[in-house]
Amino acid sequence: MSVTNIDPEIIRLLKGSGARMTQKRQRILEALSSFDRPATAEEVRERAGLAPSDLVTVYRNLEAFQKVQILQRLPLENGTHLFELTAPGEHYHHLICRHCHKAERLDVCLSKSMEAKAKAKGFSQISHLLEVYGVCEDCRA
Amino acid sequence: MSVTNIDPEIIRLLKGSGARMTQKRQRILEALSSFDRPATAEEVRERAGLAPSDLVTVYRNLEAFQKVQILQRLPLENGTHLFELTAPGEHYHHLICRHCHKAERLDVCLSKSMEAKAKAKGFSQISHLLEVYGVCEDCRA
DNA sequence: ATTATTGCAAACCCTTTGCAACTTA
DNA sequence: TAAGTTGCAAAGGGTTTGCAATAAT
Repeated sequence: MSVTNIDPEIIRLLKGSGARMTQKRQRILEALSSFDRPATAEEVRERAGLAPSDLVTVYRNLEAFQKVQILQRLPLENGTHLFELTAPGEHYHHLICRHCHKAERLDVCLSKSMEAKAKAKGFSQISHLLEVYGVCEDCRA
Repeated sequence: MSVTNIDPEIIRLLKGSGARMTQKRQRILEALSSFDRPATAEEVRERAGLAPSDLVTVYRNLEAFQKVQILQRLPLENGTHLFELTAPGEHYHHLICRHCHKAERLDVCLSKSMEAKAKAKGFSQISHLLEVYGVCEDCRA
């Protein structure tokens, strides 16, 4: 029950940032890692076994996770977001189904070329977004 | 005053979709085309010389423009959006300053390879998002 | 003890919607 | 006159914030 399947490195990073390991935080982490696709905040809350009113806590934790770069936030076309645990410092790009949010990672990434180009133009604190959206076979009307 | 600098093709497309050319719509189009960068809905409203309460009208028009594919909506990292007129049916990718929204178009686009890959995986109605964010030289602290 | 986290409640803010009045074609 | 558009006012809905109570180190 209290045994976690969370990557120790993730726990180390969180503690290193001054964070404490609460039961809810642990549950949220476990919930996140149990998904095989990026999930909404609400889905995370539910899978973590938290009450609806705990959605705030979920958001606060997601923010904390993002700060230590173990979580990625993906924008959907409707203005909402999906969240996904990442290897520390990594980020991914996806092919995402607009309906069921099933997603698979794409093996493309522009980090190098893009960041170089952006830096050459005087930009700093560079990040980028690359996502492909569609409707998957199962969700096709 | 009533002379518009709007691409006739755009007007043709709008009319073809059943839209009517009202004064406000025209002003919104002109405002959009006057920007040298993607703009927020609020910025469009202001530049169009519309009252704050007309922001609704701006949004409704932006939606109409998007439908005929002469406008692109770009998500920012904070959950809001920028809007930009496009050549009919086209779309662009950008290097955008998080602070001033200054943007330049990137000469990369994944349409072909990505859409092919996505189709091969059974996806339909494919679209994609590719934006690079940073802080430009002028906005650097 | 000290500092982080949670709980509750409410605010935020961009964006959307309903419906009646008003234009455009 | 028929259909699209605007005005007004309000709701939506994901996300954030303030502050006191609580839990972790």
